[in-house]
Amino acid sequence: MNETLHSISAIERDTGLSREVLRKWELRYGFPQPVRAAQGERLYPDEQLQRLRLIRRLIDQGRRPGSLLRLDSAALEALLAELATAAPATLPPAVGDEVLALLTAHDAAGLTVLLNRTLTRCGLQRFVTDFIAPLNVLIGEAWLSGAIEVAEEHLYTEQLQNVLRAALSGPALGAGSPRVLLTTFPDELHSLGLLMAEALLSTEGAACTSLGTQTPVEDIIRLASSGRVDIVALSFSGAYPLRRAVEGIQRLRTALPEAVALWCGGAGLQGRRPEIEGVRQLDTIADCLTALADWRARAAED
Amino acid sequence: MNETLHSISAIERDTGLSREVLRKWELRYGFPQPVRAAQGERLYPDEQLQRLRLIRRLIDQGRRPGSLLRLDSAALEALLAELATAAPATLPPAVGDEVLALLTAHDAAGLTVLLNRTLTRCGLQRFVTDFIAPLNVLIGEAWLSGAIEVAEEHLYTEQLQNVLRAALSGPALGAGSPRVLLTTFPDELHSLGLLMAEALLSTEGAACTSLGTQTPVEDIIRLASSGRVDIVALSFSGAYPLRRAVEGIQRLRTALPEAVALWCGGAGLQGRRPEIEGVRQLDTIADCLTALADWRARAAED
DNA sequence: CTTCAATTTTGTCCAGGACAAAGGTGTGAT
DNA sequence: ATCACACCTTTGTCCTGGACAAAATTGAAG
Repeated sequence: MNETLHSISAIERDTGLSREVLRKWELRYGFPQPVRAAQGERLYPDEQLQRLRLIRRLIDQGRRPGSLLRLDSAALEALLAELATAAPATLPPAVGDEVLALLTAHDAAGLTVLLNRTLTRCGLQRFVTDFIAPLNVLIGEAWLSGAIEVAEEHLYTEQLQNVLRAALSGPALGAGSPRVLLTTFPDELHSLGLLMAEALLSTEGAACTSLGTQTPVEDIIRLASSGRVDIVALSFSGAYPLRRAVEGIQRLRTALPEAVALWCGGAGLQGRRPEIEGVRQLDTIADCLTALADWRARAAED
Repeated sequence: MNETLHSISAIERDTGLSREVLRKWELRYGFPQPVRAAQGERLYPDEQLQRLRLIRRLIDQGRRPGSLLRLDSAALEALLAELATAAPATLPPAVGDEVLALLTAHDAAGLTVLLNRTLTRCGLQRFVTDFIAPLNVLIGEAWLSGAIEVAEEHLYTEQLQNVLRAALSGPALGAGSPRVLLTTFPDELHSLGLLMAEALLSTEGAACTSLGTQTPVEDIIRLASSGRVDIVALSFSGAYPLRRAVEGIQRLRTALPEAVALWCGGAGLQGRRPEIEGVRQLDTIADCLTALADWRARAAED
């Protein structure tokens, strides 16, 4: 199950640590200590990948490799906990300003660099929950206040899509269970929420299939009833009328097989809580992860 | 001024060729042949960087390194020219059937694998012009004839976007000139054409900025008039009313600075040729490349 | 003309050594 | 005590040269 092994290039891509650094660390500090394939190629178990991600984050916090690499997992977790309490998951204002400055300067390349740097620095999950989620709010506010135009918002969306989709196309991300179908109702054009959910769920091993926006409810039902879907996830932006959302969700819920879970999230439902029987509401993007954990716990019972 | 020398990491970043490949080529084929710094570090002159870029492009076209690396710059340029005039290819029916089969089976993962395999096999340019372009037509026909549903078309679009955007986020793709702004008018939702154009133009070194779909004409004008854009490229799907397209294009053309080129393409304009003064029409997606070559030729005159 | 096996090409991986830039430490002067 | 400067340590990058597997090409047989 978690027997998956990663080549050194996979580790390089996932952690941002170059092959050469990985080899030197192994030589100098004895970690990571991958198993070897037939011809001596390094194969890193998941556990070591996780620990390397952790180390990477701590290094980015200003700590030095030499000390971190001699610690065991427990000590690293302790450091991480300390770090988590220090960082209250909100966006440093300077970062928000930097993004807005890049947008008003129409510097697409600069924005991509910033996004990618942040992604490799804090990992896909944190990137989505702690960076993109608050950033989206900021962008929305900036647009409302007239600080940026539609075009700049588009620019942001576009670059972010590039970065997220590239991250998603990594190797064997989300090849497991459950199988999640993501989409929006017709008239709902915003796809970023779907992409963020797909990213989060994929890192946790869910097999995501996104249909993008605007799928007719009949089509959703047909696909979800084929027996190859465990969860249907819908996203509603703030502009989507609550009444129409509730109506569609109810129709979908009754038409779907009972075994198929239905999750709904997005700004269009946030705050107001329709509470429909048999529908899981996701208040924040991070709720995807708890919902997934709950689904797995329940699935394990049966 | 052109005495600038580049370290091996700079070359890796600019060309996407790994250090290891660069060293092996030097060993095996005698090119590139960098000068050496005090401690033997490789330092590549600009000229070799240029030639490496060219080689990289030709490899992406499906040619093999062994033959290319033994050629001199003149022969390489000749190949590049020949490449621009290459015959338009059509899709083998078996491949189309395979794609349709995957779609009706809702096998997103299988489709992604197929797309990625084709991409790596024939390179980004050929992938777009010879594979995706005819495939899009096929998908469109399949939908019209009822062979596939909206959901399956969405599935196709989504997977293709993942693959194309991942390919685009490669290293230093499109960091040069000209600077192209890509988008669609409001009411135009189809983004695939933009993405394909962005992919093609980027491989040829254009600095593309896509705003995605539905940008207000005023915003396009504002951005394009900032002096940081050389070309504005618009896409119109078959569903877009011709009259509205022409109207918008004319308005845009008069409002844009004369120095900014305006390119328009997509099924919405194909066949009918409004022929607007000062507007370049792209009949096929591959026309992006010839238009780019023309633009560069004209730019070189001044 | 197709099919399958042999061969060549090509990218990736390995080990172990060297070195410079960045980070830390100690000493003396203000 | 604080600052500047010389010194040591840590750390990432670069080097050479060899091995091998996957992909592409070629050639032989059906």
